[in-house]
Amino acid sequence: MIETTTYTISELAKEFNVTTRAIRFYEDKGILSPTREGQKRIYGPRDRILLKLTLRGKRIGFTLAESQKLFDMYQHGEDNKDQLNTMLATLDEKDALLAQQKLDIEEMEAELQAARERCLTAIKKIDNI
Amino acid sequence: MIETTTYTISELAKEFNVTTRAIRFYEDKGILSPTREGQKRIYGPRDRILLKLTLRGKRIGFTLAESQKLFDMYQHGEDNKDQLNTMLATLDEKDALLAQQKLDIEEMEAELQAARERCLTAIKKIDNI
DNA sequence: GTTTACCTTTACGTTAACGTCAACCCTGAG
DNA sequence: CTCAGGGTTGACGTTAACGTAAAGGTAAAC
Repeated sequence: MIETTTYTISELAKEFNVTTRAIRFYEDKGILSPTREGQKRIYGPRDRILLKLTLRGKRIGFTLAESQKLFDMYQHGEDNKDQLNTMLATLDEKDALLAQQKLDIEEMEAELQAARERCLTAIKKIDNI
Repeated sequence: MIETTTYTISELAKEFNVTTRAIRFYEDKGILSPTREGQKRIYGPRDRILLKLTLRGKRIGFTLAESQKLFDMYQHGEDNKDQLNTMLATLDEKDALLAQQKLDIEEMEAELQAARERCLTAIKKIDNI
């Protein structure tokens, strides 16, 4: 007998701090595919992970379509060599973007730090007058 | 006599690989403020830097409004302590986001790597058949 | 003088990712 | 029974960041 954890839509919404509307929207886009119990949506562990990955992707600038494409390739590509190669290319592309983003973040951090110091200096100056 | 480098809109567009439309749009949003020569826009070094920062910001998910706000505070806040403190708070907030993004990127990289390996294994399997 | 190559403004169109009703069903508590 | 607290399906609204004509000005090149 296989017991598997399930979640309601509002449980997932609370856990990941998104609205139920967003979750339904992701289903619409083909990212999630909950089963039904009556007409209520029931989410399994797989949906939970996909949601998590999707949100993580979003935070680093992936569009929903991009995430969905990745998931899709990951699932249905095991037997098609062209698909697999396309996926490899996509992965490399994403990797390159991430590398660029890391650079951008580091430079941005440096600038924020510089801005912070200018701020502090200016405040000190004001306090001393 | 002060000679200062200037750029036309298409020079900047080419250098940063954006459209002239985008550059004009940024002006509309108050990010850039080129001078005019006749009715043509002339951009100085300051505009060039602001554009660069804006695009970098974009790549890591800043909205134009956010970038603009930062630039604005950076320029006109030197004498207002409240402004400076607001800016410090904003900087901290942005820093926290960047930290989260770094984590996200690293986890995403790990997953891309795993996906890549699964891909390669699958391709090998196909080739061996 | 007329192409060519830029530049300009004005303004409507587009896409992504939901927000925000409205109108409805179900279910357990009181 | 009714009512609060879930859930559901439309379907229209919204914001950001430009894209995409349309319609025209200017200046050097041929």
